[in-house]
Amino acid sequence: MDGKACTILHVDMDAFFASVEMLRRPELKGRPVVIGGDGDPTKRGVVSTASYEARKFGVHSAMPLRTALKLCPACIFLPVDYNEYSRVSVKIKKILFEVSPLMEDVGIDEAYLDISSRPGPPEETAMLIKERVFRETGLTCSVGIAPNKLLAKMASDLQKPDGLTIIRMEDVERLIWPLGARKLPGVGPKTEACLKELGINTIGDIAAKGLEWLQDRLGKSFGLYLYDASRGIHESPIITEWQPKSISREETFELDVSEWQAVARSLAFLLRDVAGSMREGGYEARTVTVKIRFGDFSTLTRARTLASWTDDLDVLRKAAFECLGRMELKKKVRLVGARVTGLRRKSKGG
DNA sequence: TCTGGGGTCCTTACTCTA
DNA sequence: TCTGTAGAGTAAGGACCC
Repeated sequence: MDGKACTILHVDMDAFFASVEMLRRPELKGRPVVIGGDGDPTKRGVVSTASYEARKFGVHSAMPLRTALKLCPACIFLPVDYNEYSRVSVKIKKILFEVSPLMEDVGIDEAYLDISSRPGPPEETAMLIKERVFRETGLTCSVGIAPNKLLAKMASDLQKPDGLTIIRMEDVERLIWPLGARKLPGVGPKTEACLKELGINTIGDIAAKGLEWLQDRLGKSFGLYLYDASRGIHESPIITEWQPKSISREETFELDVSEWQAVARSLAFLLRDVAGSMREGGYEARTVTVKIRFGDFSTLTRARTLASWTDDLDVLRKAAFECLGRMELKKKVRLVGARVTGLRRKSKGG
C-alpha cells in the first residue's frame, strides 16, 4: 500500500463445501450436513465444513468426525469432493477477477480484491459481486469492506451468512475492540489461552497494552503484529502472483502401525506423489523432510539438504530414507509425511 | 475413543565460516 | 595462531490458516 486510501474487499463463501453439495442434492437443503474425510464418521478424519443446521448441534470445522457423530447422530456425513469444489471455485474466482484483476486468491473459498480504483461506492461493487455469484452459481457469500486486508476479513466474518459489512478505521473501537481476542486472525487456541493467562480477553484488552509489554511476553514479531492489528493497522499488500514454497503429502493410518516396513512403503508412495506434483509444476527441490507422528501425537521431523536441486524420484527417495533411518520408531506410528522445500523452477531442457 | 491434509511463517538451536 | 563473534545456512518444532 502506498499511503493512498485503499478499499479492500474480502469475499468469503458461506459453508462452501456443504453449500456445493446442496446444489447437487437439493433434498439436503435445510438439513444438518457435515463434509469431511471419506464421509464415514466412524473412521479417522475431521470436519471440513458443517452446514449452518449442523453447527446448531455444536459441530464445527476441524472437529473429529467421531465427535461430530456423537453431537449430531442425525447429521448427514459426506466425503470431501475436492474436484467439484475446485470447479465451482474457478467459476467464482473468474467473476471476482472480472470485477478487479487485483485479486488475491486465499484458498478455495475466499479472496481479497483491491477495488480502490473502481468508480462508485464500494457497497455497490460488493452487491454486484454477491448478485453475480448467486446468479451464476446459486451460492451465497459474505463480503467485508475495509481499508486493509485484516479489517476486510474481520468484516466479512461479522455478518454471516450472506452478509455485507463495512469497517472504517473510525469503527475499530466500536466494532472490533469488544470481540474476543481469538477473532483476531493469527490468534489460535494456544495464543488465546496464553493471552487469557495474561488477563487479556478481548481485542480491546490487547489494544490497551503497550508495544513493549506485548513484545516482552509474545515475542518481537508477534507482539508488534498484535499491537498494530488490535488497532486495525495492517499493511500487507494484495498478492496476485503466488509460487509454492513447499510440496508435501502425508498419510494418517487408519490404525497405528508398528512395522517399519509399513511406514517405509507409505513413505515411498507419498514421495512418488510429491515428485509427480513437482514435475507437474515444473519444480525441483533441494531439501527433503520426513515427518513421523506417533500414536500419542508426538511428532518428529528429519531433513536432508542435497548438494543440488533435483526432481529425480530416486534421489529424493534416498534422502527421505536416510532421514527415516535417523528416527527411532519405538512407538506405534500414526502418520507419515514427506515434504520438499527449497523449490525453484526447472530450467527448460534441464 | 479424540485430533486430516496441504500449506505458511516464526523461533530457537546448531554449525560452519569469515 | 588463538579467540571471540557475527551472519548465513540448516535443522527441528510449533502455531496458525483454509
